Amino acid sequence: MDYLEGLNPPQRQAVEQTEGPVMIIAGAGSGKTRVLMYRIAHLIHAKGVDPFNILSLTFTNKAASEMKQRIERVVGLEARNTWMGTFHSTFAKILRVEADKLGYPSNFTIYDTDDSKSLIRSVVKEMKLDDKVYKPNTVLSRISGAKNRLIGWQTYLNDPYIKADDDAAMKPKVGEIYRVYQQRLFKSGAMDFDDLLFNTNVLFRDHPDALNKYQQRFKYVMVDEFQDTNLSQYLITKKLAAVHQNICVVGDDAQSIYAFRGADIQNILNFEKDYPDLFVVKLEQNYRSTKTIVEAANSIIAKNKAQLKKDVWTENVTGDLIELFKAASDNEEGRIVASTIFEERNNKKLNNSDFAILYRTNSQSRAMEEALRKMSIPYKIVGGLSFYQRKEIKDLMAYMRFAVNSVDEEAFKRIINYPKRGVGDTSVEKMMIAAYEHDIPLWEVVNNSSSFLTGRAANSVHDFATMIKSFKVEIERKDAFESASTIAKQSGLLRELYEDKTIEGLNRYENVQELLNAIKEYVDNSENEDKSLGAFLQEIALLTDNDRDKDTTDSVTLMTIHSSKGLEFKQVFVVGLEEDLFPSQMMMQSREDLEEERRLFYVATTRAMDKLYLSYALSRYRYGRLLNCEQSRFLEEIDPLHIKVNKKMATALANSFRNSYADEGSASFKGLKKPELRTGTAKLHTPSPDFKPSNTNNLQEGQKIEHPKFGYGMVSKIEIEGANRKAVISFDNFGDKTLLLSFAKLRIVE
DNA sequence: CCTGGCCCAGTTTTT
DNA sequence: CTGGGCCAGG
Repeated sequence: MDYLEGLNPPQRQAVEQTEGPVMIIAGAGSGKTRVLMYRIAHLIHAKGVDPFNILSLTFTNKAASEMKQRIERVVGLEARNTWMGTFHSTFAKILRVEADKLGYPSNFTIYDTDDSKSLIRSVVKEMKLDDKVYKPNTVLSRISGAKNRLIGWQTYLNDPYIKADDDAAMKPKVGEIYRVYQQRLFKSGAMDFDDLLFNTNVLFRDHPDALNKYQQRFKYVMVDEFQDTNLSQYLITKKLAAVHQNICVVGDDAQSIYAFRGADIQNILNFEKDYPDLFVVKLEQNYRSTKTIVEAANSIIAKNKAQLKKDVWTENVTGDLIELFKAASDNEEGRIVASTIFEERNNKKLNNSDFAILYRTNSQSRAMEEALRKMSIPYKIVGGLSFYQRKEIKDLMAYMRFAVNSVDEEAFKRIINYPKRGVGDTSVEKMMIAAYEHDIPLWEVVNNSSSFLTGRAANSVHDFATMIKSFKVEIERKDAFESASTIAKQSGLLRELYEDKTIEGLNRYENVQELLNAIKEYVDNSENEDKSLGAFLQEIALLTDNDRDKDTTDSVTLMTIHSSKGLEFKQVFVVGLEEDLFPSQMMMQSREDLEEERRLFYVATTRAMDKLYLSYALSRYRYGRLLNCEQSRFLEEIDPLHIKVNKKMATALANSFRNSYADEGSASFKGLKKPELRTGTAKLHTPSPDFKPSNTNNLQEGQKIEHPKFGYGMVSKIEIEGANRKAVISFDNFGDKTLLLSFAKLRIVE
């Protein structure tokens, strides 16, 4: 029981109060993770609860796996049997088991945001609606919002208020799109992110036996980051805990920053109403940051109206004042940050990993990266374009998805003609329409291509179907790694990438290899019992870039404030504190929006342990244009006692930087930019008055020709590819071009 | 059917 | 500035 000794009284209460509903309000840096971990350890050790009966829901996969490891260290191997994961991954697993109850196949695909948007795009197109009005982003967020509030398309279509809303927004057809979108998902054996939660609710509502099963199983339910749950998630937890009533939620209303994706802060503010005998603990002592930082953060959050009462305090030292930098431009801001890191690191013997640069939007990373690179400071970027969103990765995954679930429409569209096999949009459309009109699964159409297509296309699709069938056999017999390797090779995807010798091509090839490595690791990991490709796919569908192991070299961390939640660094730079950027211009429509931005600022400042820097630039490149900026209103909201403005440093540093690094960087950057003449800009040729196309059946290498647009040139090579004869011609003014001889009009000069 | 060039829109955050 | 979608030419 020695672990209880290291806890302060409220922390200890939070650990020991294991029965009944509990709400832990945990201020930033108050040791929340430790409390959660000890609470689970306490349940297992002291109370003898079977780890099987504990469900613990976290916000990210990373948080879950870290927590699992820490508990394992305290409790031992049996801790592995606790259920720990994100809402999405946990209930995806449950839905796999119960899929048939909902009419879904157990190998259903999970669509990511890109898949969803692409599907919406096709639906809008098919319904012949204006895609300028029904933008995938807007429509999806509307649908997503509905799902998070448990509004299905039937309800959506019948609700007069929603109808009025959509009419007012001049988008009356959103409900119809929702209906078709949902039907198409179902036909594709696919669920989007929100469906995982929505359908869990449906399962628990319509199948009391299933609900009962999980209620009995999860005697203790814990929810971390409770302030970020949406209604759909909240109702799931509430239902699960309805029998045993052992529900413990942990959160901080001051750190609620996900309202934009449906999180409802009311869940935490109203929790007491749902559980009148609720036991509330407040963790208010901060162990992370200096007094300066804690007090400054308090002065920020005090401006918000909607919040629970809480006094975060610390016994830590006062520490340095917060430093504010004012830069002339976004690039100068980068230089100041980089050189400050450089100096601090050397003066205080810190590691690169002690520093973090936080920004509001991903696009701000560029200026920072450039400055860090020039000073040779290693850095890593968290988030941004995810590994799993890269085209080559999505392509290979689409092959695997389609082999596992052959009605997956989005996967099909991705791979049917990649690598090129002569099946164009027209043929794809024909097949989709056939599937729709005959009301048969897409796979059946693909499998009987000759009934729906003619000639070459029919043959290609037939070969494609044969290939997919062989993959299916492979998947049945072999593990995920072997199947994936076969698929990568046989699909031609690997070869396609291998033949591309450009730097990007090489990169893509390596990325695919990296994915294969990840699959190998998955197969070799003894914790994964099911080693099939299907099992791997469901695992990976809910991973984000932040969950991947990055290389562990000592480096500065760059990320958005959103992804920094839950982390801490000795020194933190919050950059881009400008009106319209932070707070974002999109978030100044209402008081609620602005308060969320302020909470975001609160989260950013409370990541710092020892020292906090804030900065803004007076001008910044956005949409390729230079914009003037003014400082953020948030800067005036911090108690001025805790801030010092650092003006001198800005110019001095910038100057010394310019001198020592000369123009080496920018010059080479300019040098890289294309000086060579682009064909599009060269002046088109005017054909000679007697221009008449010659018969090119006997065209030979070395002959001179005239082209009506590109002018004079010489045949440097003749290629024959199937029925097509092509000529590579070196034009005097347009360089080398490959022309299809059956199309090109050429006059033979000599 | 396929390629390249042009034009447009987008940058708010993520499971 | 960049990526993606669309169109025309090959």
